[in-house]
Amino acid sequence: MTPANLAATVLTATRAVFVARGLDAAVLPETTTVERPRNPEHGDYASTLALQLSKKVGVPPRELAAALAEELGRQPGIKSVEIAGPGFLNIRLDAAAAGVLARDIVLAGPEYGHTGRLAGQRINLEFVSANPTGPVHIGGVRWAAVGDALSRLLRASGAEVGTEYYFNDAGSQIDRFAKSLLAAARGEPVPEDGYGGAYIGEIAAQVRERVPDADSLETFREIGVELMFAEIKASLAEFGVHFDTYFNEKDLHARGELDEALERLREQGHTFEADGATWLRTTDFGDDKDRVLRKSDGDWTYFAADCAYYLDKRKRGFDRVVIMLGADHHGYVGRMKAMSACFGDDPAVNLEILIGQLVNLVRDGEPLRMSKRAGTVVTLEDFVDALGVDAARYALARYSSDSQIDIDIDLWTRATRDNPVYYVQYVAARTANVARNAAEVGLTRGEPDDFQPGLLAHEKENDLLKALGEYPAVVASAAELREPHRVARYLEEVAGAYHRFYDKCRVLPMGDEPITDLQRARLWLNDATRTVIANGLALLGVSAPERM
RNA sequence: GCGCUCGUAGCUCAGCGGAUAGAGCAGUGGACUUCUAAUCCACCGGUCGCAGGUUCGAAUCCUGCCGGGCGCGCCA
Repeated sequence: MTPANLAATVLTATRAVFVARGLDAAVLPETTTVERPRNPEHGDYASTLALQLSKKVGVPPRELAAALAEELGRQPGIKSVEIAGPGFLNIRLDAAAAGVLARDIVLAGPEYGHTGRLAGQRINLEFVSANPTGPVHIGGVRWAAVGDALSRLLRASGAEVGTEYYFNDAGSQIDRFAKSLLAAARGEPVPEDGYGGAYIGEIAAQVRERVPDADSLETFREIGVELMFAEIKASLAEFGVHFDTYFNEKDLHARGELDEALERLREQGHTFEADGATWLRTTDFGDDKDRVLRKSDGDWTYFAADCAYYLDKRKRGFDRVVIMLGADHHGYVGRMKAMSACFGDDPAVNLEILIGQLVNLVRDGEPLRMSKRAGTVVTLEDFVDALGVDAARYALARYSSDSQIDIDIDLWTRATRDNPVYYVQYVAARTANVARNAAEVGLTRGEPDDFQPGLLAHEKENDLLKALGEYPAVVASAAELREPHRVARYLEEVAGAYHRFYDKCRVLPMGDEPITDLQRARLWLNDATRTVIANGLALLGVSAPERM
C-alpha cells in the first residue's frame, strides 16, 4: 500500500463515518495526505483529518477520531489505528500491505515517481541567459543546475515544459566585448569598460586563426560572439544542460514584436507619454516607479524587449512563464510582475520569477574568487574542474535557492560520508553490487506473483519501505514548489535507510546456505531502492553508478 | 530611506500550521574472518535573532524591531 492509497482509504473511511452519523459531507476535502511520523511510537503513518474536520462539523476531535479509527481499522491491509494527543490517528500497516510496494516500484521502473499532477500545464523555463561576452559565471551556474533539475521535475509531474536561453548579441555589452577582442589582437591594453579575462586573448587569437588579417570591429564581433557562444554551449553540454530554445533578442526587433507589445499595452490603457518618452504605468500594479519603454531618442529600452519577450512566450502557448534570476536582479521582480498585469494577465499565475541567492566556492574557509580564465569571477568550468559534473550539480541542487551557500571544494571532492553525493551514489553502487552478487549465486527475485511481501517485517525493512513510498509525493511537491533541493534531501534520507537495512538485513545467502523466500523478498527491496535512487539522481542530472 | 531575501546545535544546512525541532560535520566512545567499512551504532550539543498577534496547535502565517546579503538608471 502506498501512502497515496492509504490517504485515499482514510478519506473513504471518513466519508463512511460521515454518512453513518449524518454529518455534512460537503466539508470533506477532495484529497488528503498521511504523514510519516518521525517517532516510531506514532505508527507507520499518521492522519490529522479528525483535527482538521472537528470544528467544521462540531464534533470534539477525539470523538471524531475514535469513530474514524474504528472504521479505518476494518479496512484491509491496516493492522491497527490508535488515537493520540488531541486527535491524531496513528496507523500501522500489515507487513504484507507495506511490502508489496517493493514489487510495485520495481515493476514501475523509471516511471516510478512520475505523476500527472501538473498535467495540462504548459510551462516555460528561462534560465542562465548569459550574454556571450564571456564564460558562464557564478550567477548562471546555480541556475544551470537548479533550472535543469526543475525542468526534469516538471516533466516527471506531467507538465509540458520548454526550456529557454535568452541572449542579446547586438547590444552595447557585445560592443565592449568586440572592442576588447580587437584590442587584444592588436596587443593594446584593455579598453575602458572592456572585458579583461584571459579568455579575451584566447578568443582573439582564435578569430585571427580563422581570419588571419582580421582587424575590423565587425569581424571580431561576429566571429567572437560565435566562438564564445559555442564555448558556452559546450560547457553547458558538458554539464548535462541543453535548452529547447535559444532565443535571440534581435529576432524580437526583426519581427516587430516590440511595436506589437507596445500596441497591446497601449490598448490595455497602461502607457503614457512624458518628457518625449513612452512609459508603462507599472505603478498601477505595485511597482516602485513607472518604467520607460521607448526613450526620448526613439530607442527601445531593455525593459521594452522584456515585455515583448514575455508576450512572445505567452503567444507560444505557455500559460506559466518562469524566469530564474540571480539575487543581483531581484529589483526586476516588481516591474516584471506589473508588466504581466498590464497585459491583462494574472501575475500570480502566469509569471513566476525565481531569485537564486549567490554561491561562493570555498577552499580552506576562504572564498575562491580567482579564475584563470575570467579573471575575477568563478565560472561554470571552474566548478566542473574543481568538483566534477556529478558533485557540482548535486552541490548546487542540494540547497534552497533562497539561501546563500558556500560550497567547500574539499568537502565535495571527498569520498566519505560527509560528502552527500558520494553517500547517495554509494547506495546506487551497493544495490547494483548486491544484484550482481545475487545473480552469481543464482538468487533471483522470481516471478512477481511469487513475491512474499509479508516477509519484509524487519524494522529496517519497514523503515526503508516507508522512505521509498514517499518518493512520488516528494517529486510532486518539489515540482509544485519549484524546489529541486527537496529531491536531494530525500535521496539522502533513502540512502541512510538503505545503509541501515544493508547493515542489519543480509540479502545474499551465507556460504552454501539454501536460497530462501526472505532473500528473494529482500532482493525486490534492494532493486526497488536502486530504482528510487536512480530515478531521483536522474532528476538532478547526476549519474547512478553501477560501481564505485 | 524604500524593497527583496536570509537569521534553526560550535560549523554547513533541512524542516510547503502538527506530536519530544532534525541531518551531516566537529567532539567522545564503539562495530570490519562483510553483501566493497565510500558503511553502521551510541553519547554530547537548541531562549528556532527579539517582541507581540492569529488558533486546538507556530521554527512555519501576520505586524514591529535587531542583524547579514542584495537591489533601487530614459544602463544592458
